[in-house]
Amino acid sequence: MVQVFKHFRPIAARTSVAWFLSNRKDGGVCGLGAGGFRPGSDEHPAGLGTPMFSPDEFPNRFDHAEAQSRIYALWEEGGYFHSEPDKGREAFTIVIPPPNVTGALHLGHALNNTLQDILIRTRRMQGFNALWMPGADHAGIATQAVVERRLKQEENQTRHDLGREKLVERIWQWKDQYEARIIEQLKRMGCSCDWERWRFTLDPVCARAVRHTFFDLFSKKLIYRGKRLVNWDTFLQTAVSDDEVFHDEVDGHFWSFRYPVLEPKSGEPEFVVIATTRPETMLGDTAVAVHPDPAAALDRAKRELQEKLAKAPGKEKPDIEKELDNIQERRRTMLPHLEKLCDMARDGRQVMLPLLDRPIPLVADEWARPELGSGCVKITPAHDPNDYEIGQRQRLPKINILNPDGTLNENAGTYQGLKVMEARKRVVADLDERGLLAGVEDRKIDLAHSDRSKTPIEPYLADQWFVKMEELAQSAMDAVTDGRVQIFPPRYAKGYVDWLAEKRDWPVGRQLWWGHRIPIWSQSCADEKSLSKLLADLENDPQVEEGLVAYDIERSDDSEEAEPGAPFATLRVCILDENADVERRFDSRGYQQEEDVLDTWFSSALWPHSTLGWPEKTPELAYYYPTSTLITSRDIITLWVARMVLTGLNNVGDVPFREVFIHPKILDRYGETMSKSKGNGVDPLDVIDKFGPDALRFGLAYITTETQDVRMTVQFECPHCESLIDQTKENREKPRITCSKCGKPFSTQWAAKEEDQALPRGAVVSEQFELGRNFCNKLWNAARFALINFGDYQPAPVADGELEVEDRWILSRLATVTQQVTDALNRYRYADAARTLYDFAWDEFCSYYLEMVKSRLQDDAQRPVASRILAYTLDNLLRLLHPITPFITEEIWRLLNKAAPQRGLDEIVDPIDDLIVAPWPEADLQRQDQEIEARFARFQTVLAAVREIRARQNIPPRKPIEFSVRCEESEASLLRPMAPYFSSMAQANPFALGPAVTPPPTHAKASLPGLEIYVNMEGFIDVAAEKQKLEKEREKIDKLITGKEKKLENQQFVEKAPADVVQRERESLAELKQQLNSIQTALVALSGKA
RNA sequence: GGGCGGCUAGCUCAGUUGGUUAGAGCGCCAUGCUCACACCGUGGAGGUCACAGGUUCGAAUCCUGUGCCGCCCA
Repeated sequence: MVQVFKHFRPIAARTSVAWFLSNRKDGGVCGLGAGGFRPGSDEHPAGLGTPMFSPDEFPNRFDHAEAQSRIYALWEEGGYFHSEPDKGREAFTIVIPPPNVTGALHLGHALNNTLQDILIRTRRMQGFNALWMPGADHAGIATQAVVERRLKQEENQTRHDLGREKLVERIWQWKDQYEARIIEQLKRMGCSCDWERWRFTLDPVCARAVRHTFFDLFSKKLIYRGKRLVNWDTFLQTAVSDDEVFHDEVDGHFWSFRYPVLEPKSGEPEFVVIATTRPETMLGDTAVAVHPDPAAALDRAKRELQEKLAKAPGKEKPDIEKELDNIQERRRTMLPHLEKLCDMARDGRQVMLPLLDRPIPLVADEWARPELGSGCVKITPAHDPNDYEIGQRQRLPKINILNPDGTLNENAGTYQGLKVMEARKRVVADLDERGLLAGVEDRKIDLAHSDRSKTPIEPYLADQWFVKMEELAQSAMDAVTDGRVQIFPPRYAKGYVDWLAEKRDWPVGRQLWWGHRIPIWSQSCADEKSLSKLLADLENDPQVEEGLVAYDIERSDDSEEAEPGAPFATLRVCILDENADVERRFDSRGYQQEEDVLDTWFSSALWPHSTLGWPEKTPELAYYYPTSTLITSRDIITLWVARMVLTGLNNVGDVPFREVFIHPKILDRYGETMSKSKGNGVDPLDVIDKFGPDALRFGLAYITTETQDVRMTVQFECPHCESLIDQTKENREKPRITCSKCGKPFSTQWAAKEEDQALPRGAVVSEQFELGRNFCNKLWNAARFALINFGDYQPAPVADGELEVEDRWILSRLATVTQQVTDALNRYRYADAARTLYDFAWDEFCSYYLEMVKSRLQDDAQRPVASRILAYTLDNLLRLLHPITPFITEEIWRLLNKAAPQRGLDEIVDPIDDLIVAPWPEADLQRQDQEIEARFARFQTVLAAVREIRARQNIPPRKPIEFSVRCEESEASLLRPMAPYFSSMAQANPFALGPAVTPPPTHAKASLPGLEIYVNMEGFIDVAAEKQKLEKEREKIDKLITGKEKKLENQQFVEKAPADVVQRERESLAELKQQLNSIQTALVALSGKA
């Protein structure tokens, strides 16, 4: 059922947007509306001493629940998601891989759509005319199956009870529900789709594209009808594609039967023995096969085994030897028999199919394996894919013994009407009774099941519609091999090309009611005369003349697969556009419309151009096609990506997209895919409720690396105490769970009993999103700090001379980070982008820059410049983060616009109201400063060493300490200006720096390459702690020295390694020796104090 | 059977062309509610980089093979 979301109210939220909207051009009334944060004053610049943002009023948490609908509405009302063709601007387009309306979106969709949104938001900010085309897929079989299953469960009715029209109506209702839910989910994730352009694969625009494509392929003779073995779902009574089949091992048997040889000559066997796991299929047998050259086949098997034996590890050898013995034995005992049978096959001899008493030929075919079983194999072309091939090869009849509902048909003789399993029992019993059962063994059988109905698949011979793939597939292969379509990561191109290279014809018909009905009307004729009459009608038909109707004749005499009793000819008419008049005219002439619908992929394959209005020559098609990028998951490369390329080339004459990015899959802790049926599915909305949309997005981007699928920890969240309970394979299937923290029970998705359903529901989430939430919190509070201190912010250009060390450092880092993030996003390296920003924001901007700027913000003289740099850096950081965490950055942006509206370094820029359309930052490479970064790194190292000494000596945090550093004068001059920061960040005062420094009598020390740090510990040193640390340090450095000495003693290394590497090693060794020396001295000194 | 990917700290994962002492988050230990943030700060412990060979002065990184896990295709 569709859930009502408590936070997302796009329309109702209108009032709470008032503050922002009214604030665009003028001051307006200040305040964020219901639940939102309201700054103290809207006047700016505020009088000194009346800060716009006071710490008391500024919440120290970002209320994502309150903000998300308000901010989303702001974007929508700004019209930022909408794109119109504009020849003056460059387009950037992505089409959503349409989620299907079978159910709600899961975490995999959340990942897919987050990545698309990050990309489209980045490009929008970069100035492209960005279009994200959204929509949904009707998923014919999946959706119909879900609705049918519910119909059965809730009303105990089948689709036939309801009828086609009623059932389709029900499915539309289902679709409406889930489509609405999907849209809500996407919106809550923050997706910036152009909602005005929403499409559905069954809507009139897409339907028209489907008909035009079908008509075109039909006219080009690329569509044909043929009998093929399909995966038949006897429950849903439709063919399902290979992709909709899963394999499961079940316990079964392997029966051996004797088939009597017809009129055996002397010396010939009276029986041939065959074996099967599906005895009932023998009713459809049309031959028994034996290998044409059993001796050669045995020799080959022997040779292969010998090769295997030579390479096999010891423990596998006995098994292989056993197999070899077996072959040897067979050669001796069975070969003559098999050769005899082979001769008989060549002689055209027959065996009698028991039970039905039908003579069937003995054939020689390489499919029979002399090294296995009896060496003979029964052939059932209509019910086994391999046998089908043999049937084609040997020109055997194909006898279908099944009805569509899985019962046996008239070809099964007395077994007609029985279900498969029943028939199986009876066939075995009857053969046994006749003494023809030669043996039974237990065996594990790999059985195909329909993913849709979860029932076993029957291979079934059915009439199907096919698209010829030869040329179409080749065109799609070429597009990738010549680089018109680029796939990232590139290794996926191989699978794509290999799959297409098989050029297997595409079966496009489905025996369903939900979908695009195949636009074919057909009529069979009994003889040449009636055919001529129908043809004459067609030739005179105005629609045919105009090219709006195409037709095709199938004559039974030129069809290889014609069955006895087939009509003389069949005339098929394809009608281009949906047109009731034309259709009625053909109806009245005795034509019948095809019942089947098209495979869903047929319509989704057209998605990139059908959504843009094809076959109309729309401005959209001209402007946005080919689209820029498709972002999808790898399981869909063949089914969808490949077919989109070939239909795009066929219909529009160009590829559908320039680039394809394949992202990882989301798995649970056990490496299993998430799914509702396992109970391990995480609902993005649960994650959003708990952690917020930005945390969801950031968390997903953070783990999107190139090769690694993502293992998500999965937890239940206790609705009583909010603690997280790890999901296990055991508890994930339970209807109720007792919280291990608070002891109270809660329900899960499985709750069926009333008492369970009455319990509060535990959400299924993943603690891995804490990373994103914590990051957002950090960002929020960093911004809070800045804003609180912007009380008297005055914009002005900043001259280089006004910059402090930390300013130059952060600007240098910002330039590099801007470059790295831009580059990472260009190359679909989402994790790199997220990690770079995380590290920069947290470890550099917060941990260092903010800490260092604190004291300057307290100082009236220094505040103006410090504020300007701070505002500028925050501004850039928000822009860079916006595509990944759009909500929180938009919120902070608007607050920043109030507190420090005009920002910039060289030039002051007027504020952009909405971050979503703020220009993407350009890396200011002039600001990169290696010297400053090196100095800063030195400062950080010393600071860390001092802090470590504080910690190991257990010095109370507030207690100030003094330290000195012995180092080169050049180092000292770098560190000297940093003195105030040692004091503010480590309560430590450097009282002496330079080469002449001597350690105080009692000290704790840290020894770094080129630096000796002494903390004065007069009167309170912990000798034991100090000794322990130094001993450990000595051990470590000892090891390093040994390693390096060895390396440098190695003549080869010194000669062959690059000079700079050798030099570096030498210097490093010298420094290490010095460190060791100093540590030893210190240890000697300490031993006197113990 | 063929192809692709993975195996790095207790857990989830980074590690771009081989080159100083292999990193992060969570968890753990210690400590601190210092006026942005306890969804936090500071410090610490924790790794034979799956295994075996090889190439190289030098391998988590390149090559070969093995094992286990996953996915795709037969």
